[in-house]
Amino acid sequence: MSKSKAGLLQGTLDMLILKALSLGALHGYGIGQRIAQISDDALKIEEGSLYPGLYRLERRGWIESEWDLSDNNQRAKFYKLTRSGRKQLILEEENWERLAGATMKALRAS
Amino acid sequence: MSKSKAGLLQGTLDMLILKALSLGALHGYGIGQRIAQISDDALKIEEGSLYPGLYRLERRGWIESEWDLSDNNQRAKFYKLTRSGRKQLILEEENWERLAGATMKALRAS
DNA sequence: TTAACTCCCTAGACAATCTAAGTAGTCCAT
DNA sequence: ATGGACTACTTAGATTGTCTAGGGAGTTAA
Repeated sequence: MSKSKAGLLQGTLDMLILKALSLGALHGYGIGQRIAQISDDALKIEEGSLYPGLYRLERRGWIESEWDLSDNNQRAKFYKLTRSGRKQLILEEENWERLAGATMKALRAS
Repeated sequence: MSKSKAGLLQGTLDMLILKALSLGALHGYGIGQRIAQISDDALKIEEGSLYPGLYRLERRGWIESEWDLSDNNQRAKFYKLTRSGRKQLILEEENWERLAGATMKALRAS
């Protein structure tokens, strides 16, 4: 289709980032890896999507960041969920499941 | 979320239109109704999304149109799938299921 | 020393969907 | 016969999400 190269369904990035962080604080680069990992390498996020996504979520108060050192002794910005981010994740999951379920139902109609 | 009002998951409109038409030729207005119907009223497509979507699909050769009269004796543009539209529907369904499946898997990770 | 990998940043393009507006015909109830 | 709900199509413009494509700099291992 027009978006044959898309590595993600549109509108799911924020939710996936929140989900990744719900499993523990991480730096940006690691979030991309974790999302790949928990999706069996099916979902790949480009850095040009990931970092702007992180700024967006932080601006909205759903995640917070702090500079620290990574495992490799490199500077890295670690993100963690805020309380409102946890709530947001739940909302997004519910909404996603509702719409994805309806879409699947539609695809099965005959 | 930012898209709390969204009636659709982004990127699914083309597929849903093709799916609706795979069940039989229809005019634009009816396509919106059929999509609502086969999704148990969970998916609502605004006309400002639907009609531009139809022009897009026609431009790409996946659907064809013809003016005719509706049940109510009103002029209406009837659309039907082309052969390449049928192929496209299959591709989009496969891609959607792959990505939606991966997303669901990610959401269930712990 | 060079390649592969870790880590971050940003500008600009593109595409999808929505809001909001308009036109016009039909049907039905009052 | 009037007004309102519904059918049916069209289009402009805004918003937003994700991507492409570049940049920089540090680390590790061959």
